[in-house]
Amino acid sequence: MPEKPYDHNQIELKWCERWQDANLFEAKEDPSRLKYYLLEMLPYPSGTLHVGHIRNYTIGDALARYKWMRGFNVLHPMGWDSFGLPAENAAIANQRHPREWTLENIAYMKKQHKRYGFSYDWDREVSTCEPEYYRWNQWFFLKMLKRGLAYRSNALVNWCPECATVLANEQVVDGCCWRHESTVVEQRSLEQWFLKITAYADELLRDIEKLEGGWPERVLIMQRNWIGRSEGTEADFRLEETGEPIRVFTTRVDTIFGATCVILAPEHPLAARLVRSEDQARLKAMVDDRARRDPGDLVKDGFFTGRHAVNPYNGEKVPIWIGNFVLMGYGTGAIMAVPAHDERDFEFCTRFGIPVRPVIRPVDGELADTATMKGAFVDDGVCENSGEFSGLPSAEARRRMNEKAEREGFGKAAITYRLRDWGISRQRYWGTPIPVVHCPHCGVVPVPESDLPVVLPLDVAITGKGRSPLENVPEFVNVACPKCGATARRETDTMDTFIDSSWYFYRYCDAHNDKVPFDSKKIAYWFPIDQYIGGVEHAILHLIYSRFFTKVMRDLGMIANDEPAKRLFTQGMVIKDGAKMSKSKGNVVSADAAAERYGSDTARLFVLFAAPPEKDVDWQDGGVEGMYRFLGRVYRFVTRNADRIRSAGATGDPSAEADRRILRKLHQTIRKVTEDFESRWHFNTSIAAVMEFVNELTPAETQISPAAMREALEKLILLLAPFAPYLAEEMWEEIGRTGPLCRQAWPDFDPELAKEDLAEVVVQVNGKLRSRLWVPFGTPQDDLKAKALADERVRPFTDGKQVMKVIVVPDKLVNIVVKG
RNA sequence: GCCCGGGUGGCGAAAUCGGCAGACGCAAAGGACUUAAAAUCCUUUGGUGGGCAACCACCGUGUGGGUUCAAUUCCCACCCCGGGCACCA
Repeated sequence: MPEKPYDHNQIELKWCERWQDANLFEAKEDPSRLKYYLLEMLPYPSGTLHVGHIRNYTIGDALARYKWMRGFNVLHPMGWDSFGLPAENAAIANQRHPREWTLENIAYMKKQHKRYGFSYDWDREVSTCEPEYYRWNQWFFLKMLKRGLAYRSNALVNWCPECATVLANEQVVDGCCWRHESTVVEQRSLEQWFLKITAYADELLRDIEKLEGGWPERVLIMQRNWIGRSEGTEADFRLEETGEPIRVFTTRVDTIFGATCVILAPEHPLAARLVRSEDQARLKAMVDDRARRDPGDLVKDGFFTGRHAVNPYNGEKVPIWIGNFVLMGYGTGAIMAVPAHDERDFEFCTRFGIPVRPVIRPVDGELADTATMKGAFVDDGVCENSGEFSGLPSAEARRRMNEKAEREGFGKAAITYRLRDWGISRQRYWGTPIPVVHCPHCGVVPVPESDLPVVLPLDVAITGKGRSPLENVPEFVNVACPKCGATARRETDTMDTFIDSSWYFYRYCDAHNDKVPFDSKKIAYWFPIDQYIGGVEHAILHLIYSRFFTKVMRDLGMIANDEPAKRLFTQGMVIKDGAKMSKSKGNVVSADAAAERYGSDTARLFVLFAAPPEKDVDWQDGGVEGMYRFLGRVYRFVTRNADRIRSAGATGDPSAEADRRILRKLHQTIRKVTEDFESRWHFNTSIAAVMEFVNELTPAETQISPAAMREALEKLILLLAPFAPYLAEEMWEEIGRTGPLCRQAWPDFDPELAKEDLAEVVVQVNGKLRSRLWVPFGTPQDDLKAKALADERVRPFTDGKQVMKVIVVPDKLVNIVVKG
C-alpha cells in the first residue's frame, strides 16, 4: 500500500459532519427551480456494504451532485426494504429476532452510507419493515379489496417439502428450492390472496410505448414477453352426446379444418368426468406428476378419453384426449390439435397415431402431403379443404371465421395474456399482515381502516419449519369479528414483500404523513420520477408491480401520472468468481475494506472507473491503488500550488503558449465530462479525461501563470466533485474557497478556448495511414489534396502508380487511392 | 429451441455519426532518488520482422464472406461466452 498522501479518514469525517449540519441534500419543493427526481433501487440491509451496492449508489450520487451543480432541485431519497431479505434464515442463524436483526442492519447501512457521503435526503428515509409502512400497505389492500382488485382463491403454489412453506416464483431455481438445491418444488393447491394485475394487462402492455427511449429496450422486451398478449379465437367444440361446450383458445383459427382432436389439460374441470373409469388413476397420476415441477423436459404424454367433440366449423367429430402438455392456467385449458400446422401438436399426434391433415398451403406452393410430412408447416398461407374459407389467405380467413363464430354464437375473437394474477400470500413471519379476519358467520371480513395497522407480534418462535409462525401466536390469531363480534380467526398470511417495493418511492415524497400514504399535491410536484436506477434483475417483477400499483393509485384518484418513472437505467451486475455478487452466494467483496484502506473517495472513483455502468464487471481488487495514487497526485499538486494562486490576482500573460495549451485542454476536459453526464454516463471516460488533464497540467506547473493555475485548479476540483466529493471539498477549502461544493455551479466550457489551433489531417494511401498534416481549420479541399500528394512520406507509396481518386474529409482526412 | 446482450493487448477498457485501433488505468520491465526499503518521479510495453539509430515494413478488434476509397463500427453466415424465456396453443 502506498504511503498516505493525505489522511482520508480525517477528511471524510470532517466533511461528513459539516454536510450533515448543513442538511445539504434536503430537497425543497420549489416550483421556481428545475426539478429532478432521481431514485436508486431501494436497497435492503444485508449486513455488509459490498461493492455491488457501491456501484449502484455512486452512479446515482454522481448524477445527483452534477444536477445540483447544474441548478436542479434534486430529490434523491434513501430508504430500506426487507425485500430479498432471508429474514428467517438469518434470524435462526444469529439466534436473533428478524425485526431486531433488520433494524440493526439498517442502522449499520445508514452509518456506512453517511460515511461514504452519498447525497441522499435522509429526512425522507422510509423503512418498509416498520409498522407505519405496513399500515399503508394494508390501507391499499383494503382499497383494492373494495374494488375487487384483491381476491381470495384456491390456487397452485410452489411448495418446498423441506421448508414446508410456500415459495415465491423467484425463489424457485430450476424447479428446486433456493435453499435446498436438490429438493424438487411441488405444486400445492392452497387458498391464496391475489391482486388482479391482469385487469391492467392491456394497459401495462400498451403503455410500454410511452417508456420507449427512456427505458432500456431489453427491459421493455422482457415485459412484453411477460405480459404475453395473444390475439386469437375462442370457439366451442361440443360434446357429442350432450352438446356441452368445450371452449378452446387458438391463435390459428384459420387451421381449424385441420383439427384432428381436442386435448384437455389433466386439471380441466371436464377431464375427470369424461375419462373412462379405468383411466381415472392414470389421470390422477398425470395431475400429480405435473404438480412436481420437472426440471428437465417433460415427455409428452396423453390418452384418449373414448369421447368425441364436434368441430363447430365443419361438424366433424374428433376424439377428445387428455394431454400433459396442455396448460390449465393459460387460455381455456383446452386446445384443438392441428398437427399439420403446429409443432407440438405434430409431435403429440404422430406419437399417438392421430391423423395429420394439412389445410394451409404456402402462398406459392402446394399443400403438403401427409405421407411425406416431416414436421408442421406453421407459417401463414392459404386455406385449403376449409369449406367456404378455402382459397382465403390466413389473415383474412381468421377475420371471417371470427365473424362466423360470433354470428352463430359458438365463439368470438379473444385476447389472452400470459400474465397471471399476483399471488401475494406468504406463510412467513416477515411481511405485512393481510388485514382481514375469518369469521365463522360473516366469512372474510376486512379489518376496519381505523384499526390499522395490524402489526406483527414480536414474541414469535421462528423455526423456519411449518406454516406461518403467526399461527402459533394466540394473541394474534384470536380476535373478535369486526362485524358481528363473534370469535374469529385473524388471517395469518403476510404479504409478499414486493408489495413494499411497489410504491415506496411515492412515500418518499411525504415520508412522515400519518393521515394518508402521501399527499397527492406533493406527488404532483415530484412525479413522475425523472430517473430510476437499478439492477436489471428487477426487469419483470418489481418493475411490473410498481407500474401496476401506479395505475391502481391513479384510478383511486391519488396521483395523476400513469407511469412511475420516465427513464430507467439498469446498471450491470458485479461478477465475482464467475457468479453474480450476492450475499446468498457468499462471494461479496466488502467495500468497507477498500474504504478503510484508501478512503471512500478512492473506492467510489475506482468503481466508476472500472467500466461503463451498464456493463457487468468482473470484480478484481487490483487497480484500486491506481486511483489512490491519482487522487494523491492531485492533492499534492493542489496543496503545493494553493498559496501561489491564493495570492494571485489576474496577472500573468494569458496569451502565453503554456497558458493557452492548458486552458485548451481544460475546456476540452470540461466538454468531455459534461457530455458524458448529459448523455451516456460513461464515467470511466470522464475520469480518464480528467486524468489526461492532470497529466498535462503537472509538467506545466512552472510554466503557466498564477491566473491560469488558479483557473485550472478551480475547474479541476469542480470536475472531481461528483466523483470524489470529500477530497474535492477539502481541496476547495485548500485553495481558499468556501461553500458546499455540491452547490457550486458546474463549470461551462468555452468552445472557442477548447478549439485546437490547427487541424490534424490524416493522410492515407489505399486506406493505410502514411502521414499527417497540420493545417489551419477550414483549409480548402484542393489545398489538402495538393499537400497530401506532395508529402514526402506519402510519395514513396504513390510514385510510379496511378492515382485513381482522392477522398478528402475537411479538417480530418485525405485518402489517396492508387493502382499499379 | 426462441429472444436479448457481448467477444478488442498479460488484465479492466477506449475509439460517441463508417475515417489514426488500443486513450486512461492496472500489471510487468528498466532507470533516477535512497545506506536500504517504502513512497515519488522518468522511460518502455499489441505481435512479427528489419535497422547502429531517430525509425521503417507487414500483420492485428471471435471465424468466414460481403458492401465501401476506408469496417472494431454496416450487411450475411457461423463459433464461443453471459442473461432472460422455455410446451403460452
